[in-house]
Amino acid sequence: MSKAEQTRQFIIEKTASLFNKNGYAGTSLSDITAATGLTKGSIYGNFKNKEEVVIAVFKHSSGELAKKVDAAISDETSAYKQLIAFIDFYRNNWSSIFEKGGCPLLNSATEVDDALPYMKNTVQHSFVSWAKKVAKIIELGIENNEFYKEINPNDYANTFIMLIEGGILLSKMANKPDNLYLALDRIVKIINEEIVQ
Amino acid sequence: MSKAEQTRQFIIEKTASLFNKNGYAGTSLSDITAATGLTKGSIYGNFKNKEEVVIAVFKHSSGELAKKVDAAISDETSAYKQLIAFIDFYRNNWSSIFEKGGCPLLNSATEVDDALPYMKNTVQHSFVSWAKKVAKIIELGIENNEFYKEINPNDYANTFIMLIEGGILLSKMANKPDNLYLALDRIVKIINEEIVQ
DNA sequence: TTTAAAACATACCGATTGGTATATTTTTGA
DNA sequence: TCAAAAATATACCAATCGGTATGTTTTAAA
Repeated sequence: MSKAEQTRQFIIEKTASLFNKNGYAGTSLSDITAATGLTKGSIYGNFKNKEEVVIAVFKHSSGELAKKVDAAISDETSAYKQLIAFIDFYRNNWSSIFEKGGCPLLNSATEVDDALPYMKNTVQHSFVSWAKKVAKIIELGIENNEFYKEINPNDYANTFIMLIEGGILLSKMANKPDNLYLALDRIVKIINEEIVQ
Repeated sequence: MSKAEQTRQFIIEKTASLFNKNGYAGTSLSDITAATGLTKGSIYGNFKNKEEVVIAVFKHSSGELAKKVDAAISDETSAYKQLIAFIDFYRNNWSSIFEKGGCPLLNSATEVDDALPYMKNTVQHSFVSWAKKVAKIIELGIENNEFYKEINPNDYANTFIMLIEGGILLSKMANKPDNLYLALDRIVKIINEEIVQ
């Protein structure tokens, strides 16, 4: 990794929670130089403009989250266990997610949809990828005869994501995980009663 | 209503969708003067500062939404019909909500939680009021022997809100109501299978 | 070890930010 | 109708915004 690539990564990492907490419009370049200890010259030597930092940081944040979810799932063999591991990831990691400002997809989606057109496609794509990943686990379960073959994997994947994001939203506002747990319990109930044969 | 109160209201109404679409940090005072046709002097003659505009606009936006929901419910007599009317409100009005930038509670919550401490309590309170309102309908249903008396009204109220907000989030990103409909159908399923006797 | 190139810092730019003092207009009650 | 008060406009403020030209330092390959 070249020096420039190192610095780029360093800027992205130091800026990630800044953007996630204060938003893109709410984070200035001065905030970025303060958080990194670097100067504007250095930031603009590695990024064309603020937009490019925003996009890079979002891709990093959403990518890191996806990696961690994958890691939590990868050990499991059956589709059922993978789904439960997916749910348990949020049960076990909500506090570290909250400390970093919450779910970057949720936060970015609300800021981006009407205000930052250059980001909308990127965030949209993240949600689609996420849904596809969950749907694939369900499809695997159908192939393995773990799950009913009549169910719609995509619908269930999206239902789970809506419950998780809704749960994060309410729990973050209340400063306690109760509602997120309620959402996760609901997902488990759905898995057991409607998906698992 | 005095002239000042009229102007105050005028500013709030003209600024509401601006804030809801571009966020509080993303909306400048120039944006406000442009949207209202007024000058800074007039804005600051009616509001102490930008914070006060932000708070007033949020209270207006969330209040208007609450009023419309109440109106949709008020005609119904049974608790069951009230719940269905509540769900149908979103089924019928998603497009006008989306046009105004989406759910102001959702949008404000994500921007506010870490960045705008002076707003957090206000938004928190809105979510609590919302949950209480839905919970009260369920409590009414229990009293009327429409609903099972063993259920937890607050848990179901929060589950519905999480699904609605998650649905709005995903549907807004995808520019189509499919996932919101999926969430609403899920709520109806829960009502029919777990709440109604 | 030298040297060219890459990376970073300094110092600046015009535009815009939220906000205010003061002047002018419009309300409003007598 | 008139004058005091309230509301709105004008013109300004320092600070900060995103961004850049240019200088200095550091890196890395020869």
